[in-house]
Amino acid sequence: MGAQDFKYLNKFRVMYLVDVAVPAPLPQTFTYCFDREVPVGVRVVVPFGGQQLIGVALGVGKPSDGKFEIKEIRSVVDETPVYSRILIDLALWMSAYYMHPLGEVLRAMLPASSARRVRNTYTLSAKGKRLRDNPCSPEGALLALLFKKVDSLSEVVIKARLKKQKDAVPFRTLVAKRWLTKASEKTQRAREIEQAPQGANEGDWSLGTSPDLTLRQRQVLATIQSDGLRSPQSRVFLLHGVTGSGKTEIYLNLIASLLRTDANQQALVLVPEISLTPQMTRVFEQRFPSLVAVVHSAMGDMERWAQLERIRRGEARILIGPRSAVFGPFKCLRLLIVDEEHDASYKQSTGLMYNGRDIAVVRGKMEGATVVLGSATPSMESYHNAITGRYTLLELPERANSRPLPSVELLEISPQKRHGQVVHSSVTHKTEPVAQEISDESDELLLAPAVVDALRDNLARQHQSIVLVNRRGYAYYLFSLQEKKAIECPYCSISMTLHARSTILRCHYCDHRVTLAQVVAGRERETFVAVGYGSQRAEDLLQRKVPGARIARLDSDVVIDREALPQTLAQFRAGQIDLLVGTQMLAKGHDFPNVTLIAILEIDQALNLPDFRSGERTFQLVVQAAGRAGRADLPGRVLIQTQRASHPVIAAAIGQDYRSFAGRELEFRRRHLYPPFSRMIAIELSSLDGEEIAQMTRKIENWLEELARIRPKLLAKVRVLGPAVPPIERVRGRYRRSLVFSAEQIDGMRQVVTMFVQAFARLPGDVRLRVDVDPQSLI
DNA sequence: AGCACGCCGACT
DNA sequence: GTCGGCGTGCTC
Repeated sequence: MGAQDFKYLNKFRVMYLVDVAVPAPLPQTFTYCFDREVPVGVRVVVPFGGQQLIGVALGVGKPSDGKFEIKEIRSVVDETPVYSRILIDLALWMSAYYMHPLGEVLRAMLPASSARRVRNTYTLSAKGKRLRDNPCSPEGALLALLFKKVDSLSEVVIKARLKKQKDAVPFRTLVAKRWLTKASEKTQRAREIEQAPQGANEGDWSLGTSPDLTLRQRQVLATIQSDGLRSPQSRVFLLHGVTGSGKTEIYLNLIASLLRTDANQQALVLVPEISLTPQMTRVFEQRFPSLVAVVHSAMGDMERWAQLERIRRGEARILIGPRSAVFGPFKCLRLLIVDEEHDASYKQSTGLMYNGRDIAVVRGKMEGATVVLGSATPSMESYHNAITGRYTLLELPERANSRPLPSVELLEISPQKRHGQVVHSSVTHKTEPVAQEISDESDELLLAPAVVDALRDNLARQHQSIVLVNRRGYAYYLFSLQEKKAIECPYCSISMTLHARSTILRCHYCDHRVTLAQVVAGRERETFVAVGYGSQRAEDLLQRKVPGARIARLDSDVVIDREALPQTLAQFRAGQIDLLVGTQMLAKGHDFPNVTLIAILEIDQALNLPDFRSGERTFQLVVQAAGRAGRADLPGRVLIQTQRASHPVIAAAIGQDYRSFAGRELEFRRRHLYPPFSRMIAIELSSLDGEEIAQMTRKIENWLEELARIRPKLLAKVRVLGPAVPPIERVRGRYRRSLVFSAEQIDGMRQVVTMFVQAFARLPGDVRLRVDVDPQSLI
């Protein structure tokens, strides 16, 4: 910046034009001016439509064409850029890819304290204080009320308090009469950086001990070192290693060789949020003392900033964190590791719905760095990329320690006796399904006697057990006892969902509906069961069946409380709990040495989930669970209750045979054109008003028909599913509709979605629209 | 997304 | 008359 052309004269002052991305849901950037040059990547406070926002300077602004007025930047927040050139490029890429406003993307890259707006505060003037302490007018009364104890308040607090005082005098007169003075709070960031603790001196990382590597590990390591680290080009490796094959040791050795090479090079280690435990980070900290920075969600923004600052200054060389760590302010990022790359938690599910693993690959390319994706059960997307040669596939098929793979046993349970609503085949479209009361006896059959015995034995031996319950089955599906399979949608090969209390089955992919009567027609001899239950019930049942066991439950209901998860896990590790009941989260990453038994009660529920990824998720669940059980001196055992022992996914899972599973699964995906053989963009519409959303649905249908008519070629290669009613129609009081676009090539589809978003830019009432590129779940 | 501007009901 | 309800339209 700085060339004559880019300056302009404003009231006889020479001003520089600056292009600024502003955190507003608008596609464009905005031009401001400033009396100095503003470096790219620095945050600035700007006036924006009656408010003050914190935006990011992106370079030289375009001069006004006379249609808008160029306003002046109020202040510059950072002395040095907080966004590197690569982070800005990454933001531009993400903005285009995820169809999300640039300013919002940039904001999402920093910890939350990089506030969107500048907070205004009001402070009592000397005059105001006198009036407050001696209120002799309506204004004085209001002052006394608002500023009871303090002399200064933020605008937000004042607004909240004013709402309650309906009949008070107008607030603005207080300012007009100079009882109060308004001030913009200085952004916290600068102060926080000052206060960031200085890291300890560089330790001798070579002190950490490294166990001997197996031959296979050494080969894998050598390949990544020669083809990756020593190559200037970016390269992606998919490290497929069975649980216990020593993937972490590979990561540690890669980092060690990186640190040995050059004094500046840095590494990123992404881990699923759930496995980001002190035990896990300690491994890295012990091997590389004082060179590790860690961020996690339980941290306050202050601490997070401090950790990131150590990376920005180059003082820490390794950043460990969940998906958001992929935006770390590295000086020289050479290695990106994504552990458990298949994990669904890499996908952000609100706001900017990015996938941390995919961003790691993109950033790796931009940095010219090496990317290592590790998993015992790689995602179909990554595995497909590996076998088609885009990624390099590296395999660790054997366990590094002497610990044997646990035995996995299937227990076929008799569905006839299971609890659930039995829907007799005699129902007609007029009659309600016959619901059987859930009796205690049928309840007991939720647990096979063999599982109860095993749990009791394990308790007697003072070993610990984990019971996994698949609670995600909010969607009741209809299971035929004779066919031993759930009713599927004829167009999507996905289990259809029985709408609670209704007599209709529907597919949330294409919204195909059938009445119960239609399903039953011609199948009078079959009995159908509606299946689904919760983890709480399982806990109660276990309490009765395994007397004397100290039982705790961990599921998403419990974990809403931040403290509960680490606390319970710590108690479990300390042996204060014998039996832990919970959802999949327990199957991931944790290492509990004294756990020798894992029981999965309802694997079928995972399998029947109305999502094309249900097979993949089920396989992952079993393999990850098996990886948790036992250790060298305590052999592990996994018990799986199922009604479908012969199901290919289950069969592959008990053998922990990834390749056979992946082959079959990819074939299924190819046949139905599901990812990775297609790309998907999901759109969710929601409104508090059910009628309004119904009208929107009609408008969308009309729009799609219209598009098909005027641009037939464009729509020819794009499949449109919906707008459909999702299995959970109402979430947090909002009625929802989902629309899923899929296509073999993303470009044509992106064009359609762009047109869609433009056509529905202005939505009536409180209708909201969100775009999810590469959705992880369609539920 | 905010927020300001603008035109209608119940208060002083 | 005024305050403030929230409909729509713009933000460099």
